Amino acid sequence: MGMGIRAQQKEKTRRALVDAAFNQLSAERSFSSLSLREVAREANIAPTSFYRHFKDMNELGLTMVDEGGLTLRQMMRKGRQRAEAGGSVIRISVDTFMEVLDSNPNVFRILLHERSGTSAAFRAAVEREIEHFISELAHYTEASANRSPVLARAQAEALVTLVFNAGAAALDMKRADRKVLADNLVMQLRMVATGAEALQRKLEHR
Amino acid sequence: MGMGIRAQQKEKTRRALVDAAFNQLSAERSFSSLSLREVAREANIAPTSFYRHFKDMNELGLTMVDEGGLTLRQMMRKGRQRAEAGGSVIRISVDTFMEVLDSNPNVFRILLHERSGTSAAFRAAVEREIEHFISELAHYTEASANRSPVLARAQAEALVTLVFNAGAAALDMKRADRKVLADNLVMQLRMVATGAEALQRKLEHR
DNA sequence: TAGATTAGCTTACAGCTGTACGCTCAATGC
DNA sequence: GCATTGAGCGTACAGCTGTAAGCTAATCTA
Repeated sequence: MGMGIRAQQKEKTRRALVDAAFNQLSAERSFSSLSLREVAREANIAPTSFYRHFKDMNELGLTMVDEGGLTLRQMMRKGRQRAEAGGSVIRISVDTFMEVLDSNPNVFRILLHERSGTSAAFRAAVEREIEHFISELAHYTEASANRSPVLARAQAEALVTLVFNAGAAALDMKRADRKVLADNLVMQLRMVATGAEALQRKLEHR
Repeated sequence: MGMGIRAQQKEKTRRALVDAAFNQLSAERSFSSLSLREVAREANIAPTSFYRHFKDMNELGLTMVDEGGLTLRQMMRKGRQRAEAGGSVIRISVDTFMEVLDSNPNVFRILLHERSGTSAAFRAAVEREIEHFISELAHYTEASANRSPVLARAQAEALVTLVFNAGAAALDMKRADRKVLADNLVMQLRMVATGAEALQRKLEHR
């Protein structure tokens, strides 16, 4: 078994296309501003050969969103393992998040930008990825802090919203400014956690 | 006083351009995807006449962001007046916000999209508009709830983040779904407010 | 080994883009 | 009244775009 020479070469070229697209992303360049020809050029491929791998740019983009979401979840899972060894869950999660942001900025860019983007399919794909985070987090809070489902869900949404918003801001920052931002984010997350707990108590005591 | 005929005509055409651009915005169409020629066409103007009013599309876009921010602030100020007549500040603010969203969706679209957009000038302009909200809100909380400046600021940022995030989600929703979203948002905002208060007390009691 | 498959190439084309240039002619200032 | 100004227009062009068509040559299949 194992892929034949042909399939291997094809996979390699496909990767070159995906990587080329990721590499062209920057603060000044969004996915939707990339042209098929630009990506093909960067991947050292004739424009028309692009079609051997993707139906159009849209299909490439969705592939990238899926891949990006996967990367993100893998990294955060590692962070959670680190948190289990002790320490503030919030702090460690934020630190992990910032590290991911630092090492994979372009994975982030496509998620952040296409979330408010112009294609319904893209928005849905990004929302699906974010939903993973929210429901994982909600489930965790519901179990560990004995939160009501509705409250746990609202809390998780708020936390993820604040984290992603901070992530967007951090993308264009120098390391020093990021530290301030991270501290501020931790403070906001604690607000939400504390507030959710207070609301929970109020619900129970009547 | 009183513009001459010439200046009046010019202003009218300029408005036609701005309005044409706003009208072309939709869930499927972002400002950066508009071409100069498209806007000129929609405004019933020759493409080259565009330059009599704006240096380029960028300048048009910045004008739109400024105008949008102004509209937004005016509407929210009216909401605040309504809140002074009594009732939950949070609830009334959220309702006002949803009304604005309903009547000026495209003002919102450009702010939301260009916030994570590809042009630094745009991002800065949007951030400036959002900063208005944050600092107004922080000032208000600092005074009325006797919050420490740092805490008040973090709280205000969190509130605005949650509201804008909900706004983005609400844009593509039907009225019924928006209601659910609004209720959920109110809950999250209360979490933040309650949590901020708890943190404040902790600071004072030691 | 002979024939079928297919990744990648070259060439080609129509459609769109931004914008340079120069004209017209109504409003303006003197 | 006459010269100046300037908003809007038409024409033109080079550069980009997505993609259709058909070829080549390496790999796969039987």
